[in-house]
Amino acid sequence: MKFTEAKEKYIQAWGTLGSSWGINRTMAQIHALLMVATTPLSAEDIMEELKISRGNVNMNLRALMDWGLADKVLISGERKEFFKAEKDIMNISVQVAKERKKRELDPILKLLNEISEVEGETAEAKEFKKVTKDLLKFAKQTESVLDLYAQSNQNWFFKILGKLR
Amino acid sequence: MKFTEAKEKYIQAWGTLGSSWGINRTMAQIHALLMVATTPLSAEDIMEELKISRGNVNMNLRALMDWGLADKVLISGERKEFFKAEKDIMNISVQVAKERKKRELDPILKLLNEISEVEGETAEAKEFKKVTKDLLKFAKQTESVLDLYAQSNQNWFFKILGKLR
DNA sequence: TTATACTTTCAATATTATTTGGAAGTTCAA
DNA sequence: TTGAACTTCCAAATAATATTGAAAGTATAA
Repeated sequence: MKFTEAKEKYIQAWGTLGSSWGINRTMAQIHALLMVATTPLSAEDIMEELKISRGNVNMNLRALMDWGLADKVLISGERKEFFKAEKDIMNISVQVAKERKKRELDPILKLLNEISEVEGETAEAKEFKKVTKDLLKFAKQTESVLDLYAQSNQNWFFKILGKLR
Repeated sequence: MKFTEAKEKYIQAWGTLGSSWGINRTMAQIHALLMVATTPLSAEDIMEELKISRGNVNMNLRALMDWGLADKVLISGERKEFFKAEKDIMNISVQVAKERKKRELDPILKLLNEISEVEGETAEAKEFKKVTKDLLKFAKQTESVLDLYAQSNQNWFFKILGKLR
């Protein structure tokens, strides 16, 4: 396969994957682009390569920085800002896990804590309590796993799982 | 908190969570509803409870069955079809993991295999190969973990991780 | 301080995803 | 075979989300 074709496909694929992972398509594409770049890119570079507007690039770069997946780089002698991506896939996955925990798991835990103590002793209310308590337990376990994962800075996680097989 | 209020909040929350997990909002809400129901529900029941159209209920019930998260139940003497949800959260998470692996990870693995063998020896092409090979390695590790998880029918996974802490 | 080179914001617009509701299809008891 | 009681399909409508582009903002060199 030709390089340009491969690169194109890779960026498309990463965009699609991103959108099913809570990261919007363009954001994921910009990240993909920065991942394979040999040097930091400017907003201009990204606009050209992905054929998107300046505003869009700016918004998504900020989102990437927010998620801890990209950084500004200042190049001396250049007025422009440049950007580079975190390239270590383990770090990326830890960052994404952290963000998603904060955005999704934490609010759910809070809610489940509240509602699993619902009033009432009808069959319906009892079933409700049972289900929400199960969910709460699972959510807490998930939280522990994610905390563990976030703390590890090696590929510790996979190494151990590998040995268990 | 009152039961009806708690139930409402729970269904809303599950819907929101679902949509960031590749499950559309209504599909997740129907699942949430079935989870806390004491008996199987008909399409009609779901329409009323969630205030959505028949077509929508039908489509999403089929999707839930497709994902292995709900089942038809035939009640003797009743013409209508009834539905119940898988209620065991471990089984649910395994099912979701399986489906997402199939829909997302498998295509990515296929693509990465192809493109990490891209032609060319320029700095750019080399960086590209390096990045895509890293991604491929990570994707394969993820696949192993998911396979392991899917095979286990106990909460095996969490037990072991618990001990490692 | 001013002109310039850049970045950021945001209302308007375009795109994508979801939902509706009616029409067509299916099943079954009589 | 009919028709009642359902289920399924799908084109059109609606809602949610992402993108654009122009205007406003900011920093820098001279």
